[in-house]
Amino acid sequence: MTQISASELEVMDVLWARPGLAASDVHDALGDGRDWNVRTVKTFLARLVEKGALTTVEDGRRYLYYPAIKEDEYKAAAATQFIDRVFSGRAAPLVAHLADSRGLTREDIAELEKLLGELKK
Amino acid sequence: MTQISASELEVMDVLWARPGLAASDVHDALGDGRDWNVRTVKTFLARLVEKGALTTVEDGRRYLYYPAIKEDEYKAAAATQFIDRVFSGRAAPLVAHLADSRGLTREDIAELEKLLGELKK
DNA sequence: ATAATATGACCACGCTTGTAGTCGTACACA
DNA sequence: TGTGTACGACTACAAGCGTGGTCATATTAT
Repeated sequence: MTQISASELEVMDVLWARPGLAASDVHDALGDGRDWNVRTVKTFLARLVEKGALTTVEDGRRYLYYPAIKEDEYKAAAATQFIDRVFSGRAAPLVAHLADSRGLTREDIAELEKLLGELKK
Repeated sequence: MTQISASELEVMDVLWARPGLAASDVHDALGDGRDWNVRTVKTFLARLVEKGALTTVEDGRRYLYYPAIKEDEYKAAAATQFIDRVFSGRAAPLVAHLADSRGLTREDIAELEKLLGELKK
């Protein structure tokens, strides 16, 4: 599982939300703030295909791109990996840091409590 | 704030735990599993100094290395950045993923509950 | 005193990433 | 029917990263 870079991940996010877009559609969908050249986006798409994160389906003389890996699975793995790297595998300190530095919202806290309730059962 | 790579972070972890080591001490301290060549470790140290993450103090004909950034602050920032990149800034889904994929330990859960209790006050 | 060793300074090299450019061709409009 | 435009294929190129080599010199061990 080769690494997906931050930029590539933005592209994946677009395609997880709307699978089956063509390159120019992905470019458009990124739009706001992200003003990459279309060719830059195509480079990311090509690299993601190489990496096995996307597959293509021909549609006339262009390709439609589909995620080849599941968003949930990828993100869960990324989270685990991050926590291993930065927090020696312990999740609690991470949450503590978040609480400290960025302030979890009241909603976050409520959501986490619900989660913990379920986990305890 | 230039980026600190995963390998460099391992070096920082050693020096956060025991500031003021020389290059060869850092090499020794990494020991287990990490069998980088001493020169590799030195490259990381030099790059970390360049990046402003470490400072040096001369000690005879060698350097002692000290963290120039605080562990807590760095890790809090890294956590925030990670969550922004991968989870669109929402912390709760991250914890949900962890729960799912890796299973928080009973202790983690207890610790998180205590944390949430404090946050709610 | 001489040889092995440790240390910092500088260099190397291939891979990844960000950021596109060029080329050949197919389609679309005038 | 020619001309611009959209698309994929291939190419480029500098910075960052993982990994370590070379060189000059200083220290230590014999």
